[in-house]
Amino acid sequence: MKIKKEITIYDIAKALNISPSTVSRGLKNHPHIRKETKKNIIAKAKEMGYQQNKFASNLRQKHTNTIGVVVPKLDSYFMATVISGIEKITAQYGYGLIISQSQESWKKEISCISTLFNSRVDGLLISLAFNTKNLEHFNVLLNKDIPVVFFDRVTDCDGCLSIVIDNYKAGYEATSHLIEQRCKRIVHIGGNLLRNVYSERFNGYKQALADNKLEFDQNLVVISDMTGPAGTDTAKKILKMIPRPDGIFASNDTTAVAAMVELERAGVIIPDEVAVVGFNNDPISQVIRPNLSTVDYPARQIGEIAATSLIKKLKNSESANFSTLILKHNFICRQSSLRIGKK
Amino acid sequence: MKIKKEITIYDIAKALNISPSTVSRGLKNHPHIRKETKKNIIAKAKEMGYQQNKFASNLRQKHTNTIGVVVPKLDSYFMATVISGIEKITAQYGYGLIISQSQESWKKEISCISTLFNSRVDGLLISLAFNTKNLEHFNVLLNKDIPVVFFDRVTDCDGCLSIVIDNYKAGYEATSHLIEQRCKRIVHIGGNLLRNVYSERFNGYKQALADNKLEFDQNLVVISDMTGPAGTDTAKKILKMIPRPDGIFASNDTTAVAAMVELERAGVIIPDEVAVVGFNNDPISQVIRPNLSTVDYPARQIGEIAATSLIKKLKNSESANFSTLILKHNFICRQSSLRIGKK
DNA sequence: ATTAATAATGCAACCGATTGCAGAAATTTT
DNA sequence: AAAATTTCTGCAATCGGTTGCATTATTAAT
Repeated sequence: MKIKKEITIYDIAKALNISPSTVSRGLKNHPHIRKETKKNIIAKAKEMGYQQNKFASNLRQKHTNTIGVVVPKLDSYFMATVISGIEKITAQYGYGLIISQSQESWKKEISCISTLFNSRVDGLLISLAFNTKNLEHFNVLLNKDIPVVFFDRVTDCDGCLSIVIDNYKAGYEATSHLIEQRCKRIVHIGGNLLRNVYSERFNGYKQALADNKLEFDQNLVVISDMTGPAGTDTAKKILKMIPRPDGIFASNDTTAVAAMVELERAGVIIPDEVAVVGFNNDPISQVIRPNLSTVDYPARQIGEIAATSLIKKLKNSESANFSTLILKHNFICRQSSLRIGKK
Repeated sequence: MKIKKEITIYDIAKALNISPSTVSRGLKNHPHIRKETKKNIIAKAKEMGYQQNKFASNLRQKHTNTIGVVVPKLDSYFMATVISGIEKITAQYGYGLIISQSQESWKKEISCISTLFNSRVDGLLISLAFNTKNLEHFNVLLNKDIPVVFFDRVTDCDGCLSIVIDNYKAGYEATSHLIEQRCKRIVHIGGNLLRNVYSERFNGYKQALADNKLEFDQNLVVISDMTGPAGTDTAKKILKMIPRPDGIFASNDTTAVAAMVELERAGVIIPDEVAVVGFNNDPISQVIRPNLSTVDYPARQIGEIAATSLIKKLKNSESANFSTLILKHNFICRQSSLRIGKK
């Protein structure tokens, strides 16, 4: 028979002829237990192959050492990197991670959170779906003082933390750069404006236009789902526009790259005819020719900081001396947008 | 005070003036409970905002409805896609997912598995780290009949399932294709040969050479960590080789692309001087110019099937009518390797 | 040596849902 | 109407670790 009986603290207690409570305390290094006794307990536990039963422990202690994560999509370089950062930290502190995807859907996000809540996660890390319109689904967590940390796609929420970059500034910089490169008609490809990342970048774009006396033209704004095909479609639209736009600021590299590919297919020369700037600094941006100018988004760091902040909140339930943490981003100028002073 | 007392079946029982066991049964639709009673119970539970306490339930039932996942690295397009596929299925069946990374290290893999075991996952999905040399760390799971499903980086393991593609054949096809394109000196960039994916692709490469009467040359084989920098380094080596190789078969797109970028930087024309084939069909392969020939690896499908198989095993503990499932791959010929019959 | 103070350990009641079995209630059969 | 079934409910033990409080062993103080 393969299945051996589960070893419990009772078995250890019996073997050592002491009480289960002493074993329990000994195992977790309780100060009231004599060093010698502890040593015996630990030795015996190892010898017998003891494994703590977390259910029993959790049932009593009311926490799970588990953190829930909800992301819109798992399969982007950006998110995978964020999660990698999160995992690094949580693993360090002995927390498990339960990861789920909202698939960019408000409805699915609600169900993810409900599931995580039922799994009794100690805290939540989340980046919002495209079309999430209110935060009612967070109330179950908040009512129980389960801390929530937002990252990337954040929102105002009492008592919650947000980890972001200055998207407004980044959008402003990217657009200003295109303007410096003498672009006059700049297309903006953005995502759902409900989300801070897209609305702020868009606002930065508008402000940069205004500050440079360029007229804002709603026809040059494309709101999309920010996938590759969306970039391709936008490129097709651009090809039909008269007069043709001479710059693109896309809110991620995926769409920017797809648009570039489509434009080049049509014979458009980048950056001379159309200059392009993306967002995120995905590896792909350094591969495409010409290399894509973009905004470096510190994905791994976002993940690490979000996780660290959450754990800090978990440890000393009263901390939260800040509500928003803004990380530094970095505009990276490459060939896709550089047409002045080119060698 | 925010924190409300937890509602338990005892509270519901009291409110309805029945016993907790009836409530428990009513809630899970036990056939012995009268319809009317059930209705009352469910209504009351909803009214009072009852949430099942999974610990208590798990403690009793000995399973967690949680599946553990160990991958070498989270932040590759391939893995993120696999995981996305896994998540889709597990979410459908109401399983939670605990994800961890081995960081390509055998040691870390051992610790991941131990952690997951302690979290009492019901089953495990894993893709092995580079340097894992034996499977002893799986014994804790296997001894308890906790099912394990390997995907991508698999191994022989009694009672376990493996989900893979035919890496040998894929390697053979890729290499044959290069030979058809009149390559005579083909470099192979592979990973640690302990892993099936790399050793089989390598064997396919060798066999293709042999079948075409090309001499195998150990100097043309580079075993690396399959990261971008490894591709760059390999390209540098290639540039120094005399006579210069005229083909590259890389075991992933990341190294292939990095190598291409480096070669082009040095003025080498692809595919005319060096033809390149990668592996995985990452999005990047369709962006780089010339487009990268590669092997389409059905990542999402691998994830979905791995998860489905595991859940099936979990449901009817006796099933496993197969030990290995080989999915179809697909060689995709693009411009990076096409130099015959070019338009 | 006796008492006071401190350090270790044990007792027993939890945490909340599950379940085998006994017993009650409702229904059918004789 | 009594007996035999069938359908529902409830009792109480169980899962395994935790923890407040009581108790005992040990050391320090008087």
